[in-house]
Amino acid sequence: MSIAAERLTASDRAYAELLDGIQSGALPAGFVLAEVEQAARLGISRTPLREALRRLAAEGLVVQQSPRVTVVADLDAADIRALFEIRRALEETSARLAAARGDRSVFAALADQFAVVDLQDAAGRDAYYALIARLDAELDAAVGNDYIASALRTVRTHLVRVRRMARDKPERLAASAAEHRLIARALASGDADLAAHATHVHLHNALDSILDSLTDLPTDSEGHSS
Amino acid sequence: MSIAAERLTASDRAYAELLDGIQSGALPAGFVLAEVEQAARLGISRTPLREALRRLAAEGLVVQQSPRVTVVADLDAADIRALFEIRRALEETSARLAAARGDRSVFAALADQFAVVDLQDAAGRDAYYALIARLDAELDAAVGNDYIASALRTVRTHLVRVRRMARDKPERLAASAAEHRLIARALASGDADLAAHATHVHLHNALDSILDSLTDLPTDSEGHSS
DNA sequence: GGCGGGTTGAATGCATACCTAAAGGGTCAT
DNA sequence: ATGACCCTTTAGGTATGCATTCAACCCGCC
Repeated sequence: MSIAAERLTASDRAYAELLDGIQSGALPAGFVLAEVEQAARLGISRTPLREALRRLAAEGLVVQQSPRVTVVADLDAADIRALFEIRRALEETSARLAAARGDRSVFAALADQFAVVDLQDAAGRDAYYALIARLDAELDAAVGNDYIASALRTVRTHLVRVRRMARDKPERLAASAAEHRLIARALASGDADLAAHATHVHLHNALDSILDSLTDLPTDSEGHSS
Repeated sequence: MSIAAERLTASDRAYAELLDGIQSGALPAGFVLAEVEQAARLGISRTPLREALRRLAAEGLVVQQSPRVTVVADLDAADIRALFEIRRALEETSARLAAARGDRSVFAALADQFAVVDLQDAAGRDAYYALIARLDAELDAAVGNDYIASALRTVRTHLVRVRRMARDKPERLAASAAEHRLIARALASGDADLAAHATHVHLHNALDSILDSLTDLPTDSEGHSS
């Protein structure tokens, strides 16, 4: 997938590898990340691995449970609610700013694409997720605020884990597409209030759906099944 | 000053030292931070210094100007506007959440203290800044959202530089105290809307004053005075 | 005299060795 | 038998040395 493999540093590769492990669930919450062990597993020395661990810790994906042990951060319903609180704050602000500053034609084109998404097969859903990523990227570009973009980048990193924990239901996906279309159209018309409120509604519904699907399938990590 | 000096790691000391240098202006924007040079200056080796530089880079206080040279990040009027955009987003949200969740008596007590601040001498101003820090801390505690607290912590780190670039005028300080008092009182009464709007007004006025004082004394960094 | 290639220098990325401290187990004494 | 103390082991923090890469400068050639 990575077109520009280029010459990544060992630290970058370790970060990407660990991040993927955490996001995919291969490294579950509470998993102990020991330096020598992970360095050996990834075929690098402790120095670049430490850098990767520090980056992950700065983003909150791993936590120092004690001065000597680093573990993959937990992510419970309270965390998800907290993530959506900051997400609401940042994305509503972004929507307002982008509506005022953005190139309207870009968002008009995106709105058209949201109108015709096909969610029947897996390929169509992947394309839909890619379209959302494009909307996010265009939003960041229109806002032109690196501080907001950086904070949102961290939030989105965490949200990948959330999305994996709570599989979207088909009817939710269709509604989500309609909500995204409305957001894009609001941005295309420069309607800051509508963009912000549509974002608020979308995030409310998304959180609702996620918390709902979490109560369906409890925690999935019932370790001691006696 | 640091009461609990404890046993800080060399990396932590390097981070604190460099952060203080950047915030105080001893390390001005554009200053090149070479690893061997700074490691020698701080009396540590390159490894912990690298960690400190990475932390500063993650927060945006230093930037990798090229693959081989790290410099202290610039901070112009556009950056300040951007900082206040994310600050508005996060603090208005915090105000709303704290108004709904916080311990009202705590903020009532803070409001009383904002009513009696003495801004005549330097000691009183220092006490005033400490009071603001206490309000921020109580706000974070009332919100109880580590993601927001972490994002705000980064923003506040940058704002220390801003505050130093733009000295507050006496009349602005008095108005600022009144605005803080209103915010605290809104939190004490659980009025989320008022808390959010008062925060908005306060940040608008603060930004206005800062940008004003910046145009007064141009850049202060006129390096080539021929 | 100017331009190009090669060489050298320096700075970062990485690996490894060392040091310190903490935790766990084992043994001895009560 | 139980508890306390010591020793060993292990893991993270730090220092240092080596490899790599980029850039600047110098020398030689046109």
